[in-house]
Amino acid sequence: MTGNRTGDEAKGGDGFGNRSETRAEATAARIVGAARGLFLAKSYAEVTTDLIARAADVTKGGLYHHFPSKESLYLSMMLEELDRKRLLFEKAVAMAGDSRERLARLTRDFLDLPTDERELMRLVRRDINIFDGVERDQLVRAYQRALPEQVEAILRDGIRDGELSVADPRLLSWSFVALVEIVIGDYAHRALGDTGARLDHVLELFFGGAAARRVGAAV
Amino acid sequence: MTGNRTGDEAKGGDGFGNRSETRAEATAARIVGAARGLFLAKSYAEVTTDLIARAADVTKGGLYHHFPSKESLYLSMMLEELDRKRLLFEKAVAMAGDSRERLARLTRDFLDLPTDERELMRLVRRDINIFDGVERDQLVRAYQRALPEQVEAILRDGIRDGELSVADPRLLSWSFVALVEIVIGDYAHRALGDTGARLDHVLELFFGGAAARRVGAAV
DNA sequence: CTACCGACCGACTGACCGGTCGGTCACAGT
DNA sequence: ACTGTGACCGACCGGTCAGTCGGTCGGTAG
Repeated sequence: MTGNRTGDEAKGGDGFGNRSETRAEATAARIVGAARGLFLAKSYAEVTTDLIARAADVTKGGLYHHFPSKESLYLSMMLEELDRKRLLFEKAVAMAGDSRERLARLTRDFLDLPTDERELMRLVRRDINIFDGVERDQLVRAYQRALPEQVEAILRDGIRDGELSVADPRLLSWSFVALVEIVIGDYAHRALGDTGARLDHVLELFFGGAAARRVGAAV
Repeated sequence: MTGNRTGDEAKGGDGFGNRSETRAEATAARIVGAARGLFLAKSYAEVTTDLIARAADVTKGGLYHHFPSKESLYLSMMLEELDRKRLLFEKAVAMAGDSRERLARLTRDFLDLPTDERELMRLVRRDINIFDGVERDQLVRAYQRALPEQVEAILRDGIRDGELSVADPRLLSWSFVALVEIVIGDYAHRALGDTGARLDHVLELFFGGAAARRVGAAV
């Protein structure tokens, strides 16, 4: 009743021959968008295919016309999202400057992200357990390519150039990402303040540690 | 058929009057134990009450005789476990020594834990989203009392005594716990080696940071 | 105008799962 | 021996949900 989609954006103005699939693509994109919002708000199990379909103004039949399963819909949504993030963070890696400056740029890019995009990266960790085998690997690798491997590339340069002490760069990158995750969230916002302060906190802690600087005499 | 529990451990030898509930308690404990193992191996949704009952050699009716719901069973299991951990970590807090020594003791206690007990503490983070309201608060507070608040107490002393730079102790404690969690898991085991090496890595990173120590001239 | 095709519909199915409930049985007190 | 009690049984229920399938409709080619 409410959901008629006759005409509307179908076809439109550009009359290309090889670009005629716009209608189905638009629906698929609408479904992915609805799924994105719902998976952010509720757990995977709580988000039903009916719910997604209704939010996308399609029926369940329509949804299953575009996606073979709920899992593959989730995967499509997440892989797409993670690949966009990879592209974003690669800019910081490609930047000129020492490792601390590049890491600051990457972290700032991350902290400046809209809340929902940041939260989506946490969804991977939340939902990773519901996938098996190939699909799980896909998800893990897409996440690692998006964030930890970008951090790792910068840290590797830092170690090579003597800016960082010699250590396993992968472990360091995971550690750094973990520290950044601490600093998002309400409590850190109240305790530290705006993005700049949180960025400084993370960098200071990661590079300099938590020990008090010795001002006067040595031990 | 297979599950007859006639006689067996019922009553046993101790013929006390006020200590006669052993039978039901033993069954409840068996159920909690079975639930513990299953929740470790599978996600909350995947673990059915049937499965738990069968693993505990009871029927679903028996299970519901002891626990009013699946959630409350999970909660019983987890709160019990977390309280045991709090008791363990409180020993390190009560210990004499500077903050680094006490933190090392706490971390070593954590790393030396059997795998399943360590993983149970990660379950809290995994499953926290499936609870609401009071039960969620119970779970969160039990976890925080078990680990982060113990770390925070040590860090607070360290700041007071000038061993640590002035910062928000709660954020620092979360950061420390996050760093420790990096160091459990297969990759860290391969990259770093035994418990001692992993302990050193965490402490060194947390107290001293990742930056290379300046050996020669200052900046 | 007609035949066709793919997008989409929505009622339905089969399986599963948390929780219930009437019943059974071993045992303790008498 | 008799009876009450509570631990435990297991078939069953109500509800949910992923996935299916026969069908409709609008546009497009011929």
